[in-house]
Amino acid sequence: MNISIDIEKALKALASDKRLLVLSLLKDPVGNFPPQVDGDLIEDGVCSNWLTEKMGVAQPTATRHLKVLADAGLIIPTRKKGWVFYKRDEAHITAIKKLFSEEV
Amino acid sequence: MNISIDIEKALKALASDKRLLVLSLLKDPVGNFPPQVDGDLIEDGVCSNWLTEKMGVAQPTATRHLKVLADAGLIIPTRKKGWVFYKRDEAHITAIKKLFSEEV
DNA sequence: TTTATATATAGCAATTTAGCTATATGAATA
DNA sequence: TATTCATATAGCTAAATTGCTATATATAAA
Repeated sequence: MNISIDIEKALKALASDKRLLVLSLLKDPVGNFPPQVDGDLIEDGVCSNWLTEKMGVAQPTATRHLKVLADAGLIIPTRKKGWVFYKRDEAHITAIKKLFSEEV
Repeated sequence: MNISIDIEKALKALASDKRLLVLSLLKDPVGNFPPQVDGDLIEDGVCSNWLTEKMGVAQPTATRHLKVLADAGLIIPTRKKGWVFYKRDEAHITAIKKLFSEEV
């Protein structure tokens, strides 16, 4: 198995309005964000600049929020042409939901 | 409806090893705790003293952890003969799990 | 009513988190 | 290779969280 789950880490990552917003927006990239040229909204994810803008924080603060989500296995970063795109890690999120249902 | 759910508040309450431990232990009060005289383990819940001991923190610290869980609708306190007993609020927990599944 | 005891609150210190600005890194292009 | 521009890191402050001890409150029993 290559998915290892730390439920406490996931919950700490989720316990933030900014990060919950990011996960929510990433559920519908096409509906929530403008078209991109260098990365496919679905395949690669959403450019960190758009996410930073939606969060309403400075760039380094946004970077850290995104790192927390990525470290908890909730989103997947993809580097492409100098930008970083983020999409939900649905497999891991599903596993977390299952564990949450069972263990809490 | 008398159940109102704040998913962010619930996640913040859950994002703690001590509080996750309490919720976990309360799943099986009879298996995890000794018999009580003044409050029924199932009907009323577990005496805060036992929970304090399991958490391994001082009494006021435990009180605050339990308050965080109660404020988030995860546990229900019952006062009886000078003690406070806590049990899981299964209805609310179920609602939180549903919302978690849908919104995250 | 007084006393004893469980729980809650006050208040403090240490740690963690979240925000910022300034700057370093690193990859794409000229 | 040099430049440019997006992202990452460093380093700081403010706020929130967690732990403690001391003390207040409140309930049960004497």
